[in-house]
Amino acid sequence: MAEKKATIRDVAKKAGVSVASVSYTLNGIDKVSPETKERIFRAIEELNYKPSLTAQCLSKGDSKLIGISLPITEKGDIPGMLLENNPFFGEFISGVESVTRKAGYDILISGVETNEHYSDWVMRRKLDGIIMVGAYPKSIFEEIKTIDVPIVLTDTYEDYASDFHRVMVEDEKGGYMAVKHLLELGHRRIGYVTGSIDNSLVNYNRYSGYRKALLEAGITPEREWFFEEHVTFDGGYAIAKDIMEKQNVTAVFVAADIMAIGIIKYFLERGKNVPGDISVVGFDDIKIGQYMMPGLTTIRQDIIMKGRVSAEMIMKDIGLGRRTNDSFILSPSLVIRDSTSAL
Amino acid sequence: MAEKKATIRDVAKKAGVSVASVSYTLNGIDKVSPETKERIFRAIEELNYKPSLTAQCLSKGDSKLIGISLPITEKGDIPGMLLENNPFFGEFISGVESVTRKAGYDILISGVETNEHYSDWVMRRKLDGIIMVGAYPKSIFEEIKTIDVPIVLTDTYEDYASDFHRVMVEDEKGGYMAVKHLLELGHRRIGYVTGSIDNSLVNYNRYSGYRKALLEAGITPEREWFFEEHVTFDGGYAIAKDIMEKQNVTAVFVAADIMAIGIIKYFLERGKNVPGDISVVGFDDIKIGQYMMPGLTTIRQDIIMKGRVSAEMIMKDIGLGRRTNDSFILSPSLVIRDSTSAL
DNA sequence: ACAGATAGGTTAAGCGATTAACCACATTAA
DNA sequence: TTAATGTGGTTAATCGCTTAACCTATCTGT
Repeated sequence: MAEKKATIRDVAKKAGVSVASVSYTLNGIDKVSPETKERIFRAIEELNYKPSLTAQCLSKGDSKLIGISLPITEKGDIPGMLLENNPFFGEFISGVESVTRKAGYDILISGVETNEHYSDWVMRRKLDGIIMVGAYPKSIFEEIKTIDVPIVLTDTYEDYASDFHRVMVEDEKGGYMAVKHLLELGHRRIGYVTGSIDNSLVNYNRYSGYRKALLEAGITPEREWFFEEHVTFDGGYAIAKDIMEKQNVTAVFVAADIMAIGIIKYFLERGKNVPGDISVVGFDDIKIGQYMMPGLTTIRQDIIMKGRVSAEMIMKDIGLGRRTNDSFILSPSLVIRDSTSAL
Repeated sequence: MAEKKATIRDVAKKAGVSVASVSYTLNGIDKVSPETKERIFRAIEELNYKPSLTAQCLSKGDSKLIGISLPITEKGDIPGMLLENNPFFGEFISGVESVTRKAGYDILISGVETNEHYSDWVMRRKLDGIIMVGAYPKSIFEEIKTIDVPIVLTDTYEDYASDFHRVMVEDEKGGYMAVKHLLELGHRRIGYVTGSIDNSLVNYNRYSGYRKALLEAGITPEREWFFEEHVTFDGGYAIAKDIMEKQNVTAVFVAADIMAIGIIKYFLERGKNVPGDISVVGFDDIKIGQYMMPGLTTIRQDIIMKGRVSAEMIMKDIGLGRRTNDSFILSPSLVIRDSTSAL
């Protein structure tokens, strides 16, 4: 099994120079003559030497590691990351990875439990940046504010988030577009289905768009048109029972595709027709949406792009050597498929 | 912003002891009196000291990092990880994370490009273990064999994989069950849809099961019943055209749910009925399958469990201090939903 | 009463890099 | 001629922790 990994010392010895010279040539610092460089490179080649990232991290202070944190599912026997329940996260991560990888960074995925000290993780690992996906309790932000590391928050509107990079989508506009679409199809009694609206302004803003469109059409949204559940397939499926029983909406705007899919399932399974008996428009445009039957009409956000932009913001700060705080706001677009129809 | 992070030296000074004493108490080595321990803990508390994992890695030699590598999508403008195309991976990772997290390990996600040196990554990061999901070219295995680190391979039958931990599912049995089910429903001309069969014995073994069931029923599988495409929604959707045009099968066993979903979409979209016009049974039981309409009949493997077991194998080796090679073979089960029916 | 064990600590040498400071020699400028 | 500058290198401290080796004082058994 593996010969001992070569260290910079081995290289230096083999090339007959000091470790400093090896380090300088490796870091492109012009302090070494071409001939010596040549010898050093040959030694490196022969020993198959690769510098230890750990050692570099310790001496340079940067780990080449970007952390991505995902919310943990709040319920269930074995708590897992939301990654397990919503394809959204996989797509997002894939976007991040595509840019970090070619910049030489690796990504660390972690679920965040609200009771653990998030900043400890960041500091102990000396992460070069962190991307926090989704909503977290305020205390977490108080905590990370004190860490001197680039941070991007996705989908976080709360005021205390303005110290960080943010990438989001025009949620209100998205909600507005969704409902506008439904109104144009002749729907009047339109429901809003969402995850918790308390700890997520995202859901609230989508609601605002929903409300605005309704109001413009001279309709006052009623309390009974509002449905709240977990943002999972199961959550959508569960809340669909309510929706069906109450029978007071002809269409719903659902704040997440994944819930929308659960809802549709429930209806179809009970012999109802979608969009015949209920029109539904989702939000996100996760890949699966277009492969459903009916194809899911939804408000699209470019998830991969969201990941890429997040990663690029981190890279920018790393280049700058300090934390900045940009906002990148994606434009949503309406993708009309087959889960909505005229009343 | 952040006060400088406290080091073990600061703690030692504050507690009035040597750094060694601090280190010993922290590592539970019984060499420090209760009173001194008390002082040290108080200093730690006051300084909010957390040991640097980087430094620990350098001196102890283990990084508390587990790498998970995923195949990169072979096509597309912006290459991303398969994570982006198949919910399977998110579920798997979630399973891994649930055990590694409580063991104090973080996971590193990386796409693997065939042209890069995989072992370099592992060694430079000093990973404590790696989990390779899916199929890779043989050269990669030659390479990792020389690394002295726990390794688990999922879904890899090839002979050179026997040096490593493996976790898989009884693929042949799964294929057999799928086809048996179809046969019982009266189907005779049954197709097999798969990703590349060349570089994946998984797909081949599922095929064997398929073939075996057919042969037992006195049916010889024909060349035209075999369909090969990318393992993505799009791949399934694309190959469905062939299937529909040829019109020589009444049912298909599809080696991955994700392709099955694409196929169903294509048929339904063209006014065909599923399972009326074609019965389809998938493989995996990704979560979305049960929320489709029709619900996807499939061969279930417990993906989360697969992730958990993989992680536990790594943990076992780490505990042992050496690489071992177990095999864990999950039993598949048939989940009958609505995408199959009697002929 | 004395050797040997034990309890409780300290010192200092790594782990594998980076980098400021220093040095010797050859050029160049005044 | 002499001081300043540049070239190509080396030495050694440092990053933050672990741990073998060493030390001293007290305790134990005979």
